[in-house]
Amino acid sequence: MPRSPNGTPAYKRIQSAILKRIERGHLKPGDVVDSERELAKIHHVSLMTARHALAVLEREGMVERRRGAGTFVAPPKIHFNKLVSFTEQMASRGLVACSKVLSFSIVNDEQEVAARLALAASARLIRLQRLRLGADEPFALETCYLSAEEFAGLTRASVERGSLFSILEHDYGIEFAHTDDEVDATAADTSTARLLGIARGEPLLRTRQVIYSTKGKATIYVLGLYRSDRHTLLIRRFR
Amino acid sequence: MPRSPNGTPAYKRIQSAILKRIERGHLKPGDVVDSERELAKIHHVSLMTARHALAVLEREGMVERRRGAGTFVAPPKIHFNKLVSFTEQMASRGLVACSKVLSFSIVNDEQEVAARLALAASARLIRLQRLRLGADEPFALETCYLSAEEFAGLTRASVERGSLFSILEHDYGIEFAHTDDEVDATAADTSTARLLGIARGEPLLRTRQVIYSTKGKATIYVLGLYRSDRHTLLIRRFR
DNA sequence: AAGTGGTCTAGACCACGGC
DNA sequence: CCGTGGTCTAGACCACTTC
Repeated sequence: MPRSPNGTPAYKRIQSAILKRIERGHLKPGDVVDSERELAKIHHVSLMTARHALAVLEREGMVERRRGAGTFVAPPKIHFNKLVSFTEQMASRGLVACSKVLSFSIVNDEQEVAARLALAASARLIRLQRLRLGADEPFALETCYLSAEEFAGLTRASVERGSLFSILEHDYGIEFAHTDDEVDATAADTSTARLLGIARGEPLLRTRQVIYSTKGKATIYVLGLYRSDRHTLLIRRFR
Repeated sequence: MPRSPNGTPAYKRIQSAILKRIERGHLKPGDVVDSERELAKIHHVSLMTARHALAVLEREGMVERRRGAGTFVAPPKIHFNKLVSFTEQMASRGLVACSKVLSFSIVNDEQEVAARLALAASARLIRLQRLRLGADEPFALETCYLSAEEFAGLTRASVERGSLFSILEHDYGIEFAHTDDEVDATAADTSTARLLGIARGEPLLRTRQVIYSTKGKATIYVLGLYRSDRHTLLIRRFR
């Protein structure tokens, strides 16, 4: 039986086969997955290869392995700590996401923000302020900062058309990797309160995000103010 | 060369050897780690075993592997999303942590909390309310709930002596795995404000934590109210 | 006892990186 | 080119779970 060094690795083919059966509903959470030895026979690979396929699936949270018992389909995971765009967030809740651009401008006196993006203190920055709406209710006020030099082609019209995330991904070829968030609470000032339709002094969840690309570059800084009656943050932390 | 099936697995011994060299400063971030083949020779194991040692270290973020180049010590990580006790938190900032027990009682009418701990609605719960102080300044108000049945031996005196976390770990043999947090903002009510030394209506960061043991059991429910001028939450989220 | 995952061997060839 | 990590073989024994 020949190997196929140039094609898809065998262990990935085995994974795909298992994932297909899960997706199609043939395998449900808790069901036993073929054992290492069975997979080795079925796919004509050695035990180590079948084993590797299962080990990676376990690391990815798709299956659970119990010594002496077997390998089982893992219960579907709630995704904590995932970097998801606003548009994706709302869609997953079955709500219509929309956002209103309040301002789009170039600033060059935001030293604090520039520093967070590892730019010169006087760097020109695009400042995009948006009101986020879910189910037609104001929900959050987000102010994004990006390098004006790097994203020179970005216009108010383009961000009004589509999600900022997808524009950066598709038009600028940026892949997002992770964000570092600083979260605290603050009280709404007069203008924020008016925009969000709440009383001045109401508590807000404030996030200061630095969003990094896969190249490790700090790409976007976002200051978010969330109505605490409409928004909670879910976090899973590990020991 | 005999194997040692009953002792520490070979791949773990190899890991320890590498980690020791990192801890002692013999290996610094960016330094090359012995290659798979070198490790195999040094520790008299097969290539697969040496490889497994490095693969696990990579998954844990201790080293980076680059095909064709080698294995390198990873830069020290900032630990985001780590489950850390209050005492540990303060110690890591070089501050003296202390906490004052405000009340220690048994309640049985907290249906919401009981549900979160997967207990009967009328279950008897230990309710422990503590004021957290850092550098002698009030900082947070935390209310913990635990099963009164499971932790029957727990007394006010014991939690006044030491960290709740370490009591549960050492005296009850519980290992903590992760927490699910719900975070939002709220305004301080009169009594909370007085305890925290702030004005009524000031914004607070509110967390509702369910802390799980390694056995997957919801063990503690914690309601936390943090002065937002003294506390921010750091989160790293991934794509 | 039978079957499972966990560890391990002693090799092999491939694809990639840096010189 | 040589050394690196990535994939893979065809077995082996151990520790554990389930029956």
